[in-house]
Amino acid sequence: MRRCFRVLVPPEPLQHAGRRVVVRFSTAGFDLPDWFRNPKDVVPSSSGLDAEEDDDDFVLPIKSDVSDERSSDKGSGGSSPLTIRAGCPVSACSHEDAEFEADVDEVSRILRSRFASPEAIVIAMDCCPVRVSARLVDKILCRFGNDWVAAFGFFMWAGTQEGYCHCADSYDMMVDILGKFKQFDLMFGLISQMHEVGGLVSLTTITKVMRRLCRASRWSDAIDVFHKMDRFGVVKDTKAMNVLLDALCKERSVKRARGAFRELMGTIPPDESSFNTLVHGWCKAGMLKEARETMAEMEKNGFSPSVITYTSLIEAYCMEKDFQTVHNILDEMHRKGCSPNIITYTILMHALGKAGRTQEALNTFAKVKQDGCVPDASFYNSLIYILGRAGRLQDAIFVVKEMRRTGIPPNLTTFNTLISAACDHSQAENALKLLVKMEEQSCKPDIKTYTPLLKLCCRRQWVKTLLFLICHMFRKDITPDFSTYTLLVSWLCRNGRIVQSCLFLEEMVLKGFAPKQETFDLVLNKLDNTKLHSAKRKVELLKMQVAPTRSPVRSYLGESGFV
DNA sequence: TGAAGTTTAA
Repeated sequence: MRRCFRVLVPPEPLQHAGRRVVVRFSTAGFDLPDWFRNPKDVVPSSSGLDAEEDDDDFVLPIKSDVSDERSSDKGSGGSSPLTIRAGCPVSACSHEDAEFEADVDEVSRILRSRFASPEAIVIAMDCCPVRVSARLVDKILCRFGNDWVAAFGFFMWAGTQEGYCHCADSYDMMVDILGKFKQFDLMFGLISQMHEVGGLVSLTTITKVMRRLCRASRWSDAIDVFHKMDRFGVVKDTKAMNVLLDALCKERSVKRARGAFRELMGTIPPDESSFNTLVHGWCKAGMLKEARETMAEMEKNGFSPSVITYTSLIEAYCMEKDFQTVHNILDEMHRKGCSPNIITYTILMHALGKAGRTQEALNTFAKVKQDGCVPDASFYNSLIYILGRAGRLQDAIFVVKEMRRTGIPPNLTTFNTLISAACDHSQAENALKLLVKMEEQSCKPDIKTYTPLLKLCCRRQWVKTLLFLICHMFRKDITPDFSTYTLLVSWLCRNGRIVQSCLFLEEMVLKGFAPKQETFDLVLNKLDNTKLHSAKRKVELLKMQVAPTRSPVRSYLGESGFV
């Protein structure tokens, strides 16, 4: 592990064989290097550890002239070749924008170095000559949202800068990042601060807190926060109660949601959403008897089940592949004058497709038209997914054209679905072309765009392409999240790239993620068969470092006024 | 990022 953590640091300037490389990662388009088009020619596919040494360094190849070049796409589904344009127009940038981008880069450069604590960052940031603004804070928090130490260190430093005060939105973002990493003591401290500086705590803040606590399986703490939120000037009304119920239901605790609901409904009047939230919770948990009971209770309280209620029920039967009951419910809906909508049909079509009943799924399309429903982007995306899964990529492309024809432009999910389908069918080049096409159409990628590509690179052992993609992601403010790291570590490990696997594992821990024990064990088992003794010791140390510790939230609740 | 639906993970 001599070259730790190089992988996520885009080298600037990019050097290759003594020449400055012209390839740049821009926000509006990028050059596709030669080896990117045909990675297997560049990266040896041998799985021996010796071969890894060559790939350990991230060096971009010399820029090749790919502009206007048309490529032949062997084995593709036949989509038309794409023209790749070099560079992007920069004339639109104002002087102020350029200054802002420079400030973002400067802060990012500092934050990318490893720091042991947020306090160390505050010290390192001292005299950093950037102009702090809400826009800058927003951008940095977004970019470092998966690195709470960096984000919080910067946030604390920014808060001390003259002429600047954090706004409620920035506080809320920071609260959410701390909650995501289970830094609940710091999170509650921040909330106290928000309250003291001028009543900045809102239902938005409390929502983030309750959702993060529930996600960390601290359901009763979330309920506690709800009970005490009025101390921060946030009203405990129906809307707030519904957020609590939803957070509990979505995070595997529908029974606690029912308990909280029964306790609260005496003082807070429930509405239709309250009941629908619970019905959905039961349905997702596969507890159909309880779902029906809640529906009955709903009617007793004067609310008739709506299309939302029935759709939840239909989804539950779809999960059980009980399509006969689904059709009975659809009939019942029609009888009661509660027509299914496009969401209902999307659920049904998707379930049929996933169950391998492709033709029946496609027949749903006819039913939709017959019913006078108007397909929307999600419906089309689901259709594209089903076709992609069935290997009918040409048909999927046809659906995209159909979307455009009906005035619905393909969105992020459309592209993600297409990229994923292309990767699944080993059409790497088509997948990469789609990535370029997205940028051309100003469709901002997200982590899900890259996941199938990263997975394909791991499977094929295209380490350089993998690292290129990770740098590309970074420039777009997308950093690997917990699951992406887990994927990278395990896939690289399984595919004979143990050194890179260890690098990502270490990087993951340093970013504050706690890898699962299975992930450690997978890597350690693999290391047993190698001579990488120091790497093994390091991984064992990391494993001990993240051994589960659970600190009591209640004391934090007390300190921050939540008691 | 959520009162119902669409993308990844063995």
